[in-house]
Amino acid sequence: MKLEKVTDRSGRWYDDACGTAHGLELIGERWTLLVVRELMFGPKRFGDLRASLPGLSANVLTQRLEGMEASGLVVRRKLPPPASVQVYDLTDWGREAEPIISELGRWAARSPGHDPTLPLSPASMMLSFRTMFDARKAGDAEMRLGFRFGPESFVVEVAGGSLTAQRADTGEADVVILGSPEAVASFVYGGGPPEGLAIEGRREVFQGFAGFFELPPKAESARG
Amino acid sequence: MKLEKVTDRSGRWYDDACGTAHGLELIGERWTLLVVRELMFGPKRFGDLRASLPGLSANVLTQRLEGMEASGLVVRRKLPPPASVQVYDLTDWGREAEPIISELGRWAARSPGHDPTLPLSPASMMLSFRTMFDARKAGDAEMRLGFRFGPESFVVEVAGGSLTAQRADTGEADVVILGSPEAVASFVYGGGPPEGLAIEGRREVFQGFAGFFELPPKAESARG
DNA sequence: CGGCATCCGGGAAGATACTG
DNA sequence: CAGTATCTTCCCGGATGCCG
Repeated sequence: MKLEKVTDRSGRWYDDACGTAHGLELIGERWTLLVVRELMFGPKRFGDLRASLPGLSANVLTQRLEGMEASGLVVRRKLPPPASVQVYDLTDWGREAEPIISELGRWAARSPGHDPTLPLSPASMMLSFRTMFDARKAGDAEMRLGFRFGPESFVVEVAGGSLTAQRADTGEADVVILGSPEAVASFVYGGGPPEGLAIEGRREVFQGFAGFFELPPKAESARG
Repeated sequence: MKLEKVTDRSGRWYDDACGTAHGLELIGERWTLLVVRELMFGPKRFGDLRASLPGLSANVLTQRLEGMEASGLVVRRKLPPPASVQVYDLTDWGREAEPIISELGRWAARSPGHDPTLPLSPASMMLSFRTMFDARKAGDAEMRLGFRFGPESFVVEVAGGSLTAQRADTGEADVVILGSPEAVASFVYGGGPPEGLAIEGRREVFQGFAGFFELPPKAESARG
C-alpha cells in the first residue's frame, strides 16, 4: 500500500531529537523546499508546479506532494465550480516556513558560486523582494508596482518602511512591468539598464524601487 | 579524478537562479546541515563528527567534508603541536548559516510529528538554547551556567536580555550541570524534574534558567 | 586509530511512455 | 491535464581494507 511507503522511513532518517534534524526530515528531501516556495503566493495546479520547476519530473512531484500532505505541509483542494480543478495549497504552518526560505536565500546569495544568470521563477523573484528589501534605503517612500510575468501577475507595495508582495491584479499600480523574472532581477539587482522589459506608467517609480535593494557582499571562501 | 566528481553536478542540480535553490545545492544534501550544526561551536575531528552523528557512515562523511571544503563552508586545519591532529572548522561564512539552522529548528519544533525523546547531541542542545531563548521571560536576569556532557563542556551566559553559549571551561559558573543533553532538554523543555542530572552549585539558578524557554504550540496539521 | 578508497545491495531520482 | 508505470542511473549506507 502507498501509505506504508510514506510512513516507513526505517533507516533513512536522522534519529535525532534536534528540531533542525526533524526539519530536514520534513523539508530536506530534494525539491521539497522549492515546491513550498512555489506555493508561497497561493495554490497551484500540478502542471503549474511542474512548469515552474523544470527539472522536477512528474513521478517525483507526486511523491513529494504525497509526503507533504502526509506531514501537514500541504492540502489538496478542489476549486469550486465552474473551475472544479484540483489545486495544492500550503497549510498555515507550511506557509510559516517562509523564514527558512528567506534565510537560506540570503545566506546563499553570498556564496562565491552563486550564478544569477540561471532561470528564475516568478515566485522566486517576488520572494527575493521580501527577503532583500532594505527598509533603511526605502525611508518613507510609498509606491505600488505591478509585475506581469506571462499569465501571473503580482502587486508589490512599499509603505511605512515595509514591503508586501501578493498575487493580484496590476490594476491600481503606479507602474506596471512586463517581462521575465530574469530581466527584472538583472535590472533590480544587477544595476544594468531595464533591458527586455516593457514599462507602463511611471517609469521613475520603478527606477527608485530598484534602489531599495542591494546584494550582500560575497563571502571570502578561504577564511576560518 | 575526484575533483571532477565534486564539481560535475550535471543534471542533479536545480538550474535556478533563486538564492534558495543555490542554498540547497550547498547545504541541501543529506547530512550536510547537521555537520554544520556539529561544527558550530568550534572545530572537530573526523571521529568526533562521526560520534555525534551516529547514522552517518565514514565514506559519506568524507564526501560531505570534501564538498563543503570545495564550496568554502569548511576548512581542514592542522592543530599546532603537540596536538598535531587534523580538524575541520567552519569558515566565517559557514558559521553564518546559523540562522538557517535556527529557523528550521524553530519551525520544525511546531511539527505534530516531532519526537523529543530521541538522542540529542551537545551541540544541538546548546544551539536550541540560542534559538528558543525568550528575552522577555529572562528580563534583566544575569547568570552563568556550566554544562558538562562527558568530555565536552559549555558555558551559557544570560545578561542584558540576551544569551550566549560557547564551548568553554565551566570554572566560573554559578551552577554546573552534569548529565546528558537529553536529560537537560527534558528538564528545560519538558518541565519535569531534573532526573539524571548532577547539579553542582546554585541549583535555583538552573531552575530559574529553565523558565526562560518555552516550546511553541504545535501547529494544526489540517488547516489551509 | 584516523582518514580515505573500494565494492556491493537497496532505494531514490530522473527520463520516458502510457492511461483515465 | 493529472497523474501512473517502467526502466536506468546514481546516491546512500554498510563492510572491508589500505596506509600513516
